Amino acid sequence: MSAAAQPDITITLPDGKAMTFARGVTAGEVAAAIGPGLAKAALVAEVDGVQWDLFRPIEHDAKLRIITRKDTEALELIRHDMAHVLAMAVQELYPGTQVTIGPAIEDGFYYDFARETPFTPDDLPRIEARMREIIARDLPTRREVWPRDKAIAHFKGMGEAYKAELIEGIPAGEEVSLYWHGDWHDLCRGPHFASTAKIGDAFKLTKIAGAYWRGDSNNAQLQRIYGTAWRDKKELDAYLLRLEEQEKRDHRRIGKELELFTFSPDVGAGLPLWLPNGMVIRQELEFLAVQEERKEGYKRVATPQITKEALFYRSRHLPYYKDDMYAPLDIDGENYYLRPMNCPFHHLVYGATRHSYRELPLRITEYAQDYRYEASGGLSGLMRVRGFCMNDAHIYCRHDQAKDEFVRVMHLHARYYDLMGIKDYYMRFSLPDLNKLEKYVDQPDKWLTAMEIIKEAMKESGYPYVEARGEAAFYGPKVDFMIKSVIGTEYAISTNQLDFLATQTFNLTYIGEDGAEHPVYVIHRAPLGTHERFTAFLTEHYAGAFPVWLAPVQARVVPISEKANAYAEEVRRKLFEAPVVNGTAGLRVDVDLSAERMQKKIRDAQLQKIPYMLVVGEREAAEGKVAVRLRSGKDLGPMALETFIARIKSEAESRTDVAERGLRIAP
RNA sequence: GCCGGCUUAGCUCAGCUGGUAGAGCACCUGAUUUGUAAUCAGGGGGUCACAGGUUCGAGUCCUGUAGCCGGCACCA
Repeated sequence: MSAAAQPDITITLPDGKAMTFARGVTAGEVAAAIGPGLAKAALVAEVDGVQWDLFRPIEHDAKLRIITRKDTEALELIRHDMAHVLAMAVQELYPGTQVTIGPAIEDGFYYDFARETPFTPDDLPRIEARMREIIARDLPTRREVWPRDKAIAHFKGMGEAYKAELIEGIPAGEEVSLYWHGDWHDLCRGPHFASTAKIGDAFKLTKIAGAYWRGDSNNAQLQRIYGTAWRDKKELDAYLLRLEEQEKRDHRRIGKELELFTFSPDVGAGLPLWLPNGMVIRQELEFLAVQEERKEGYKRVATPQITKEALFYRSRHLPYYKDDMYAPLDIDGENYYLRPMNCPFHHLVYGATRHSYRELPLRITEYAQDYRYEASGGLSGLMRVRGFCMNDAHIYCRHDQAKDEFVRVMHLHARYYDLMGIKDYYMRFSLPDLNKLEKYVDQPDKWLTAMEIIKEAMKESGYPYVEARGEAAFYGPKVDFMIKSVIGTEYAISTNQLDFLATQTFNLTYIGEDGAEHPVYVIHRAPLGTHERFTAFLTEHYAGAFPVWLAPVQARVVPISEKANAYAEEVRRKLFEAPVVNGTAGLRVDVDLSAERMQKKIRDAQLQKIPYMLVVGEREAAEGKVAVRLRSGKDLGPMALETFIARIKSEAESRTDVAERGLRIAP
């Protein structure tokens, strides 16, 4: 059948303009008809909202949009194409390597390979060079649709067991598309650029890693290669620079530089030692919580960090949580466990006395030290540890109070987050995984009620959230606040759970108006999460330049010469003795009496990100003043010592964050 | 826990294909007494993570253990 015999179709462009083409026209031909510039810039098309290869025929009337490098979708498309080029390069260089999947991800792409010998970092430059060569070959892309069974047989015949398995997962009857780049081909949904040269070469392979097939640790481990790819070299360089800058915020690096915390192999992996500077931050956070929780009517308790196993059997942590607990200690023939959680202890506190409906909600709080036997590979600085202290509390309330209490908890979070300027997070509403019900307590009606209460609370509080299947605790749904570390790992920084199980296992009841016993609801909440993770996050959030109320050293007195040492010490003492209403102690101030020149002293203070430097020489000594310098380098000039004390006191007490951060690195 | 890499002075790092350890900063001492990001000079400091092995000889090669780093899995 000749093209002339085909009925025409109408292609409508985004600006509403309609053009007529022969049926089977390709998007590339349409772009060419619009103009040579567009034809050249075109990467792929969007046909009726579906991404479409430029070389793929269009069979009916359609709305068409040409996607070029400038469009937002371009990056993802480039990265997806790049994954193919990576797979092709690897198969050329390492015959016998099987391909599996290779998606575009944030900032880049990866491809998972099945290969006996793992890749090493030395392989990356070689693979990268081959990728550049493949791109330069400018191989044309071809798309074919195959019957499912033919594709399965084909990939099996090639020894590509994983690809065959992937196709087997495609519903029967659905079409299977294959893409060729020159002689190399892969199963793929597409779309792809018309030829490899269109991808560009603004990319870099970044890391290799093991990754489980289908994300399941029961499956074989594949070899993953990560890369980053951008529109052009400039974007790539900007990204690499951004990574470098991020690394400077890494809490592990700053923690060392500012002497916040340390670890010792003699103590054990994941068991942090808080140094005096880090402890200041932790104490101030605790003090903040003390004050806020007091306003909210919480009651403080203290409970042991170790217990007989009976308690955890009762709470059902054994066996649900056993793998995450340290092995038991044999004490006089009985098993004792270090506690991984505090809930059972608080339940016993609640259960120790009878409760009337009038006294609910009862809010029990504790700074609780816990130990969890976290997988060794997951440990990371203070972000993920095995021994930590939680800002934990449990709210025992009536069913009709649960929603309101949950809302209050959300508002408490908001106060903390506002205070610390934390904006880059999202809330995750975690629900059970319906395919792994064995992970959860089997009480469907209770689950439904609990989820309904949280949903209503979230709706009422107005905070947006995303739902996540499979993240719930075994005893109930939860709402976590998710943040990212500077290296891009996502963590829950705060957590809130609704527990319907505890009331049964611990027989937690209250006496109602009717004189009968009724079950309570339990809300677990840890708005500051663990102090370890929260401090790690704040360190990265502030890049070590903590606001005055959190800064380990709030001001350093810098005498210009030995002649001013006596006055400098007097200034330090006056600051030290100034009463501070809203902090754990007085002002935290020190003096640099070293024999260095003042330039050096300023540099040292600057590198330690101390908010205020108080330069004092003979002039200041004579006038009772201090010359105030901010860590940003800004010089406020001399002011009366009393004026400065008033300023820093008010800043510390109000917990405002006004001191300039001064992130400038030494020239 | 799994895959890969790494571990040299308090910190950051050199140390070629094996021939018995270096720098800068920090620290100590002395000199200097300084006005907003590094004064000069001298000195002390390392069983090269630990345990085995190969070798005439190991920081360099091999094995194991621990810790760390990058991912995966798991999770506050």
